[in-house]
Amino acid sequence: MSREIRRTMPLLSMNIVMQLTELSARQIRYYEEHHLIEPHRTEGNRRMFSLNDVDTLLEIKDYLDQGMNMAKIKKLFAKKNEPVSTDERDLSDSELRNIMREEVRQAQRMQKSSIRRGDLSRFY
Amino acid sequence: MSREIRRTMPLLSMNIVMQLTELSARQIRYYEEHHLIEPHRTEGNRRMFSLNDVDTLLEIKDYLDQGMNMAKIKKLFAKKNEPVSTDERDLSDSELRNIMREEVRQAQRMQKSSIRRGDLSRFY
DNA sequence: AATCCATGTTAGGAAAGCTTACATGAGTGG
DNA sequence: CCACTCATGTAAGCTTTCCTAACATGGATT
Repeated sequence: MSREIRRTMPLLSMNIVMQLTELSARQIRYYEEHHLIEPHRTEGNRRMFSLNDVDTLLEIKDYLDQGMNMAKIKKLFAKKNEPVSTDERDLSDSELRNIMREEVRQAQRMQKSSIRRGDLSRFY
Repeated sequence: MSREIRRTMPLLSMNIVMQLTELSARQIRYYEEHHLIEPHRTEGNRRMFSLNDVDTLLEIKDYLDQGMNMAKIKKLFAKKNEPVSTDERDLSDSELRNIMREEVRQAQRMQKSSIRRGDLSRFY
């Protein structure tokens, strides 16, 4: 859970994500256009990526290498992020919305605020 | 050991390090001037910090908050990075130089090259 | 042959980072 | 109390990085 926060912390700039993924800026932006990732933005509108985003990008790259097209990849991700199947789900839509809103807030807080001494060790 | 590489991977830009540490750019550059950190540079001369650097900065901040001055902090770090005491060391200077050179190369490679799918999981 | 898709490329502009230089307020020593 | 030093702030001028928008293109698909 707090692990989830870490993975969603927007730490990385375009530059470094290009290096980590070996994708071009154009590609990365294109995948964002298709809502496969949704990087944060700085006040100045620059994209900031999380480790989650990098992971997703690597996954996309794999799929494309395998000859899959965007449409299929989109569906794949849609499935993955699908709410739990109806029989095991017990949250109302509004509850779900609350949870997601909270997650977003948390990520934003992480983006802005500092971390305490020692917290860093979680990253490696 | 490969852990060491991870911690030294220059992933973070000024912006985000300022946020993570709550230090000003001026402060961070000043500490670099005093050789307490030595961030990598992009081709375009921008600083790129590792998690190790952030750790060090947080440590510096702690010491300053405790009323220590730069001179003392420098000595502290010098002590910490001192080569192993003479009795337990068995590497010649040239061997040591080789090792350090290799470490630098490795870090640089990490900076430039991509990572394989799955490698990311090491980060969180 | 006409389209579509994923990506390249280019242009123009804005944000973020760099160095250098000077300013300043809190301590410190003479 | 004056002169200094130290850690930091701030400003100017410049370069790099990133942004969006638009058009170009080569390989599939129809």
